[in-house]
Amino acid sequence: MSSVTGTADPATRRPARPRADALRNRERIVAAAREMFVESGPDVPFDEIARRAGIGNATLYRHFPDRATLVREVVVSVMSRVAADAERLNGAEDDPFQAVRRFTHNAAEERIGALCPMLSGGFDREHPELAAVRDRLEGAVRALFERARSAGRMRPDVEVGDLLVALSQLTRPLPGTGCLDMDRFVHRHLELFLDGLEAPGRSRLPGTAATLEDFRPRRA
Amino acid sequence: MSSVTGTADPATRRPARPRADALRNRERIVAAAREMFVESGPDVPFDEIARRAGIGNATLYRHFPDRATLVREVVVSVMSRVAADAERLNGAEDDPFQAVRRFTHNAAEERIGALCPMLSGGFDREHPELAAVRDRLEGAVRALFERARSAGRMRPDVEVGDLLVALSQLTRPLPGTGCLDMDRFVHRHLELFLDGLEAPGRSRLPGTAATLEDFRPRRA
Amino acid sequence: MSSVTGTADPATRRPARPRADALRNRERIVAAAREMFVESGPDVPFDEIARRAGIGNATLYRHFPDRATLVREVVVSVMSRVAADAERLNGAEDDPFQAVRRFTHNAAEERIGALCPMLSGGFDREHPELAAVRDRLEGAVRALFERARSAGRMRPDVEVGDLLVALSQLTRPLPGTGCLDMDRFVHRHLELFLDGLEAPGRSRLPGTAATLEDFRPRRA
Amino acid sequence: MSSVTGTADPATRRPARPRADALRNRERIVAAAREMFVESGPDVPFDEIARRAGIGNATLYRHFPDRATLVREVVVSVMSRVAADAERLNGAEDDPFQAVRRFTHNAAEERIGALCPMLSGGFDREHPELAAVRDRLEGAVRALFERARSAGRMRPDVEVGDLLVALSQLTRPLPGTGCLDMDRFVHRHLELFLDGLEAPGRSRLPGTAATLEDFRPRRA
DNA sequence: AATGAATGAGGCTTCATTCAT
DNA sequence: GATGAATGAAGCCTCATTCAT
Repeated sequence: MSSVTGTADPATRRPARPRADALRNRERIVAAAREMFVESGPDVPFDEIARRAGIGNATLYRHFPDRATLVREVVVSVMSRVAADAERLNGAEDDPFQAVRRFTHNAAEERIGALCPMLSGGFDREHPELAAVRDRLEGAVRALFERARSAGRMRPDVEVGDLLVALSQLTRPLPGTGCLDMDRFVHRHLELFLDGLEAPGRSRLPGTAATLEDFRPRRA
Repeated sequence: MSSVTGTADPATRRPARPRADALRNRERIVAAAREMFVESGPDVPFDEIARRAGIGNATLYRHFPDRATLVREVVVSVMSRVAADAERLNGAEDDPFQAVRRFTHNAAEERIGALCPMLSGGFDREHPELAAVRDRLEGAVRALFERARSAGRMRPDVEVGDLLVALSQLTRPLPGTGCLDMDRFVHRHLELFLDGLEAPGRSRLPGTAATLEDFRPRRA
Repeated sequence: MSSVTGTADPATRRPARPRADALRNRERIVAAAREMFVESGPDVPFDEIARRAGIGNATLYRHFPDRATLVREVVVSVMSRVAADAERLNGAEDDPFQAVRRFTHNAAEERIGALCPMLSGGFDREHPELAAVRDRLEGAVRALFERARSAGRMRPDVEVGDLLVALSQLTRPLPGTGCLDMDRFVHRHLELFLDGLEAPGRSRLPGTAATLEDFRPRRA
Repeated sequence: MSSVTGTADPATRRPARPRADALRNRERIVAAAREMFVESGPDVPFDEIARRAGIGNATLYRHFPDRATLVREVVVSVMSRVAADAERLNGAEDDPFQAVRRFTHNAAEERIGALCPMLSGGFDREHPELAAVRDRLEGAVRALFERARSAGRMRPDVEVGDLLVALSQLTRPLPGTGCLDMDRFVHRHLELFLDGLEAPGRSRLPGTAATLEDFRPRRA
């Protein structure tokens, strides 16, 4: 009886199996949080997230003891989907630069730029779970990148991080609208940027190539 | 009687000439506000802005009765400088596309993207003062744009607004860092985007050309 | 499941039954607020009311989201008691004018005049709850009045509202004392006024008879 | 030259003669203060009084170093007028009770009840200037009273203070209206009260006779 | 496990009062 | 003497977080 109700296993002190309703609640919370973060920024009151999720506020705290934890869960879930798509494209797309294009526009649809405002404040960028998904994403995109470079389709002085940083910036919600007008600007401007990425024989770019390290905390 | 500085006009009850120290304070406030908005986002406590400016909090309220007014003043002052630079370049630069490049990188140095997060909330995008400087900026940049287009140096399917929107997005402060690492990314990514803008003979872009209208409140 | 106390109705998200401690707090707040309004006027700091009630300030806001709501609750509770007393006297007192006297002095003990200063400001005099108790009070006092009039004990040129307005005025807290010295003035002056009400064969009064409408917002 | 500009007499250190504009300002301030106290209660911001008077706020402080001083000046000026009227009626009116009636209605027109809310807070009820005008008023009204009593027109168990307290209460501004509707209620209710005062052969009143002492600070 | 209630810290804003011109 | 500007203390209100049911 104890194994189905979610009580702790006396040996490990970890729940043998989470209760079904708890799991459902957890998912509802993450979904609601993502929506509200995108719509209203990273400062939405916790109580509002709870209300949108249809649960009490204390339940939210049971699942996510602080704001940083909830934010991290949302970020990880989005980055996971983006990484999975990059991995899929690595095997599925013949044209190497076209794979990069596909990845970029797909990631835009995941509203990856909307995550940026969440990463401020007390957010721990070195949390293991986050580091893991970042590495996974980096690996997948790097593979796409190198395939295009080997085919001579990628300007030689750009790097993986350049794409990811610019992608984040260009998909950030426009102020006042509350959301990004994907159809009018985002794909359009990403396309312009990709054209610049591909452009062969251009003079060297200023600055240093961005890398995924740049998502790490700043150094002096 | 009328020549004494600081005398009030009895009819309007407004000072004939603002006091010197009040003017100095006002400028200090705007400068401090701009710094703190860029560093810490649009929600910095009013009291902190006052402390940074070296004045009491109530003095800040005397000059700017609400947050929207202060934000507007900061926005207008930045946009004015950017517009002035565009006008200057219209007469000063020989190579038409090079003028567009110059404008873009100069505007980046003014951290124009840092203004974006301020424009949310109760901000009135139709305030006359703001509309005026927006029109002025639009005119100046459009002139730069058309000169480059006439010279056959500008991809035909892009518009003024495309540049301004992308410029705003690519110069937004990166999360967590508090400021944008201009030397590493911004100029680099702007350059990539500009290469895309110039790129001749490209296929048509998705979406519609952005215009400065897109800074207006969204329509249904 | 449905029988458990405190369970929320999933449809309405409102508690099926309010918690016992919350109810106790609510009552404490209303009592404390009434005391402080009477003692210190309608502008007493919210935090002081909370302290007097022995709760945190935010708890007060949970129960009464703004000052007007709290004031209304206090007013309604006092008017309800006064109305109930008038209804009781309608059946209990033999001498018709004596019933009016009893009502008047009882209402004075409820410090009805102390409510007056609360009714200013953002107070909504047309709120349904307030209108309901006003109508109830009007009905009960009018019955008392008419009984006295039918018995030839009431001066013919006075009306219900005259009594209520004068009652309110004569029981207002005297300035500086913080409270009305009931034993010294109030009952004494009410008695004088009642003598004037009863006085037969007097000449017509100036002005128009006051009615309960006069508690409504003023008209042009 | 020094005597006309308002500079101090070196011997007494008191201004030889106040400047004409200073006097005019002082009067404007008292008039504006009275209006605003009546209209908006005793808590009107000092700056608003200054604006209504058409002067700067610091000028107001020069004339009245704190709120209590300004309030006292207003109170004294009203009470002086009322006292003067009582003195005038002592010699001018033949019918002794009619003189009391006249005094009462005249005092109502001076909105004496509107002063009540001012007397709270830090107001010093023992200030010499206030005590003087209070004594003067008391004397004048007592004379009116005794004349009526001697003529057998005044109920024997009432006192001067009863009239003054009730007069203050019945002329207080009604809540929400911002001002008292003199024509509808005040004179009417005063008349009822006066009828009660005159009413002969009534039973003894409850309580003790009020006296002007009751305007003094409360005793334990 | 889930919930509604309670709480105190902190930002916002006003205003009496003082200061500099 | 008169003025507009400056100031800090205090009230209002929200919200992240904890508690009791």
